[in-house]
Amino acid sequence: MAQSVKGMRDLFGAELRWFQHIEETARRCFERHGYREIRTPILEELEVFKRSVGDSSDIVKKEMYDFEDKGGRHVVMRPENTAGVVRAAIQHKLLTSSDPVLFYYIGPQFRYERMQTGRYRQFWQIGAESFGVASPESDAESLVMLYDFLRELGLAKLTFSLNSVGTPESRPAFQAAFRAFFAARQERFCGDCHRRIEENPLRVLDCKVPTCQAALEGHPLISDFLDEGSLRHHARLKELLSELGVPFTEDPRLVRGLDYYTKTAFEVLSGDIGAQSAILGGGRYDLLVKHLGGPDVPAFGWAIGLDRLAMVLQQVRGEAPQTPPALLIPLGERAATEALKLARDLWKAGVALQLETRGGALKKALASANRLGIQTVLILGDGELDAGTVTVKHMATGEQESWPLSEVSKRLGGLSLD
RNA sequence: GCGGCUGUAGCUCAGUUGGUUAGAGUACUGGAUUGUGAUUCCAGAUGUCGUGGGUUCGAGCCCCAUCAGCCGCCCCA
Repeated sequence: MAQSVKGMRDLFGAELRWFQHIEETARRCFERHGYREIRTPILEELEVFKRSVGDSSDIVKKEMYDFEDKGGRHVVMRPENTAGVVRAAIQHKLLTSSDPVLFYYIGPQFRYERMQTGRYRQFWQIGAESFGVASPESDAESLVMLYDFLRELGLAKLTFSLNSVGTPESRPAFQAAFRAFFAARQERFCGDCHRRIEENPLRVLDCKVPTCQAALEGHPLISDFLDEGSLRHHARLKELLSELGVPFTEDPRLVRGLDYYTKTAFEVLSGDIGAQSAILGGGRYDLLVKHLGGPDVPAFGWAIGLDRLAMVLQQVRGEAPQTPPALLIPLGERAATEALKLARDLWKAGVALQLETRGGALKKALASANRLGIQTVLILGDGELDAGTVTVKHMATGEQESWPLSEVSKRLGGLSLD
C-alpha cells in the first residue's frame, strides 16, 4: 500500500479543525492590526537562505531539501519564510517609501530532519513581519498582537522569554569575553559546546547539559556589552510590555538559531509537547533587508509552529470549536424531491445543513446524525409535506417540535426566505 | 547526524517456555414489526501478525535486513 513520504503527513479531522481555527483567528487578529497576507513560493534560490539564515546554521548546512531543477538552477524548498518575504519585498520594491510595511504569512516549510512528535519534515508556520520601523514601540505592537492572538486561541498561561542580542558592533566584544571565559574552563563543557563555540558561540548559552549550565555560572552577560542604543531599546520595550500587561521573563541566555537577529530576541516554549518544546520565536532583524540587497530598512518578526501550536491546543482545550450543520432527512420519494429544493433554499440563505441522500430508514439516518455530532435534525415526510411543516428533533434532549416551512431558515439562523 | 524502543482487526491492546483453523474491548454491519438516535439484547463481518529473507518438523513469538513510528540528543517551529 502506498504511504505518505517520511516526515510528510495528511491533515484531516480533529487536528485539521485546529489548524483551520488557528488560521482563521490569525487572519482576523493580524488584519485588524493592518497586517496583510503575503504568499511566497516554496522554492527559492539557495543563495536566499545562505545569506539570511546563515551558512553556519544546521538548517542551511544539512537540513534543506535542495536540488538542481531541469534548468540547472540550484533551488531549495524553503526551510522558513522570513527570507522569502524579505526577498519578495525587495524584488517588488515594496520598501521604498517611509511607510511601514506589515505582512503575515501562513504556509508549509520544509526541513530534512529526524522525525519526532511535533517535528515533521513538512511543517506549517504562521508568521508576521514588520518592515520600516526601528522603534521599541514597533516591537511592542508586534508582540502584543501575537500575545492577543494566543489569548484569543485560549492560551492563558504563556510567558515570553525575552533578551537582547545587541548589534554587530556590540557583539564582538561580548564574544571575545565569552570565548575567553569558555577557554578558561573548556574541559567542563560537552563536545557539542566545543563545536558551538566555534560556529555560533551564543548557542553555548542554552545548552541543555546540566554540567554545561553549571560551567556557565558567572558567564559574561550580553547585557553588559550592549551598546547604548540596544540598552535603551531593550529597557523601553520592557517598560511597554509591562504597561500592556504582556507577561515576560528576562532570559540572558536566550539566543536565536538564525543569524539575522539584532537587539530583541524572544521565544515561547511549551511543556506539553515533549522535547520539541519551542512553539514560536522571533525578534528584530534590522540588517537582513540590506544584507539581502535591499534598502537599509529595519524589521521585526516572528514565526509560530502551527503543528506544535495545534498539538498544545488540543491538549489544553480538547476539540477545536465547531458548529455542526443541521441534518435534513426526507422520508419517501416525494419528500426527497422537496427536501432537495428546501435544502437549496436554506443553503442560499446561508444555513449550514447536511442533506441525507441515502434514502434509508429513519433510524439509520438518526444514528448517523448521532455519530456526526449533529444537534438539530429536520424530518420531512408525507405528513409534514401535507401540513407545510417540518418536524424538528433536538438530539440532545430528544424533544421534537413542528416548524412551518417558511420559518425554517430564520430559526436555523439563516436569512429570511421570503 | 548519534543513542534507545516499538510495529498483531479502523482504534486500544492480549497472545503464556516457538505447537493445530490468531483473540478481547471498542468501532462497524444486520436484526429486536410499518417514520425516531446515542443505553440494552441477539447475530454477523473484520487481519498477507509492517515488509523481505533466515533458523526450525513447525514462527505472531527466535535471528538478520528493510520500512514506518516513538523516546532522548542535536537542531528548531
